[in-house]
Amino acid sequence: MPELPDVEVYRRVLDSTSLNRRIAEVATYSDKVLQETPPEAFRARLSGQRITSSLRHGKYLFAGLLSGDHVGLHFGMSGALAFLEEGEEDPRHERCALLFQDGSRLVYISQRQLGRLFWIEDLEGFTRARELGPDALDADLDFHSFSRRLAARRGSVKSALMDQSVLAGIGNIYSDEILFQAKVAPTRRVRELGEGEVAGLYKAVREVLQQAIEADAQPEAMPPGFLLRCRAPDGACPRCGGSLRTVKVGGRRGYFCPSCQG
DNA sequence: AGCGATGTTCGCCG
DNA sequence: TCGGCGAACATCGC
Repeated sequence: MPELPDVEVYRRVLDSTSLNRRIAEVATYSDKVLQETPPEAFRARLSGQRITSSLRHGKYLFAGLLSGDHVGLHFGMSGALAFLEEGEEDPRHERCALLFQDGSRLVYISQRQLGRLFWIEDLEGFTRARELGPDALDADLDFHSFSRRLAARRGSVKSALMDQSVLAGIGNIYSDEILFQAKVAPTRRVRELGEGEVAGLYKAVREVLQQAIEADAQPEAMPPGFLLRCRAPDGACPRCGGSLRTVKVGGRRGYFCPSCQG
């Protein structure tokens, strides 16, 4: 379930389990998720290394190594990261594993193989090449720069929120949530939003993502007023109880409440 | 059996 | 040039 909050949870998993440990060996089970680096090279560069830092930018997780290089993890639509102790069973769709000396391992899972692992020597060049905008929770992203970045887009506000070059980290689920909390319909054009609405969106971006992280990105643990807990074809609005509607925006299905979101 | 799914990229079209 | 759209990727579950 990898949008910004999910990836932040994975970052914390990596941080609390794998930091400063020596990678004894690397197992790769899918050339597909490694398509940019030959598997032998990937294994060789990582073996014997130590993870010294973790960093998240939007939906990307980066593990900093002692050498100064980074491993980049992107989870696609169905990826996950898990730390397993020795003897714990391999999960399904395990595509790569960092094996530590005590038999524990950090496992990269990607069911549909839409996720990717990257070997990165120039982190800044990597994010530049992908045209990633600032992280949606970047402390330096003030309201002024948020509205300026948003205003550069002409299409629907949902597409703009999901555009990783505008802000990095928001996908289909959380763009719906942000729009719901800000009471803005997904199909509204960015150009026609009032200043108060843009301010509401800015606030909602912060609050929604922050609260989702606090809930460990688990829908059941999120506030009862969250739309994503009701995100189903027959779902009811958590605020007014009315029926939710869906609409196709930017090729994705968005859920919204037609009476709460003007 | 068919369709859609938390993402990204590409080609086509207006 | 921009944006919208559909397809493709691979797999699972409804």
